[in-house]
Amino acid sequence: MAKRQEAVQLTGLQLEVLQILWDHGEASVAQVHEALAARGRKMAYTTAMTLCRRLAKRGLLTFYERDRAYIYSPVHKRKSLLKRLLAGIADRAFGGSEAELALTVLADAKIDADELAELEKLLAAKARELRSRRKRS
Amino acid sequence: MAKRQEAVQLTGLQLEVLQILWDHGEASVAQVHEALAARGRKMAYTTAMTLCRRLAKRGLLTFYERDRAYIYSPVHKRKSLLKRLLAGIADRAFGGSEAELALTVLADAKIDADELAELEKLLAAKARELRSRRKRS
DNA sequence: ACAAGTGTGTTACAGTTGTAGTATTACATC
DNA sequence: GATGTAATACTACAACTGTAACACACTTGT
Repeated sequence: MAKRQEAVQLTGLQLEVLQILWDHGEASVAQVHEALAARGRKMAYTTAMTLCRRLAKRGLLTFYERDRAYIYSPVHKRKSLLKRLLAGIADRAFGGSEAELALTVLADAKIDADELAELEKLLAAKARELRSRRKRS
Repeated sequence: MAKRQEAVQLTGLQLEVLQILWDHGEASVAQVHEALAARGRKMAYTTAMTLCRRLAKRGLLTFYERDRAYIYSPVHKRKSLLKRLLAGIADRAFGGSEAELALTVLADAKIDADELAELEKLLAAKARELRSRRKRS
């Protein structure tokens, strides 16, 4: 079950562009450019354009034309793509264990109460799942 | 505290080479080459050599000579480098929240009982930390 | 001492990435 | 209709990555 989808490989900058588009739903190059600048990534407008175009070529973004400008949006859902990205790292550096990865990233991390609650909820669900799986076998 | 170290950026292949070296502690190019092959990464011996040399040039590996062969080893500890790598991803795609990253990677992940226990232990520690922090402020 | 084997140094090359200049096109406005 | 303006298309280029061939050096068996 859940055959591992093939891994994505993204550079930091590509990830940021995607993140911006997930945030906005869709965005013109101008908006992407501006959002990148807001994050401290200053670059020429044409650079932002190139980034979007290449990501589209890779199949990670789609676009349509509106008012003489291209509007880009992500092809994949945020969760699912990031999951694939992280699963790839888990495979390569954590013997395939996503839990090990999580342990590493959480160690020394500052976590607020909400996040903690979410994590606890998730673990509780995993625990239930484990118990029922054990019982059944 | 814990000033964010600057992010590392690694490709999948580079990560695999590092993983092999963390596993072995240190290894000759021949061993790296062999281990990569065992993982399904077939390539020429010289390719493995180039990979090691470049990682060394980037400061991620060191080496010394022994018996006419170079022995490489990682400069950084596994946990610490991977933490940096993941923190970089958290910054770019999870608004800096490592907990969000963990939630994403754990969703739909298969977790065994040991891992679950470890995670629970970690969360319990985080919870204690949170409570004492709250009390103090 | 020479040939085979093992390992390294050097060099190469195509693809991707980050970066951006220049040319062109379409629109609004005067 | 000329012109500024906004956006895209095209082109470029250096650095890095994945990949590897080729040549050279040292060890070892015969």
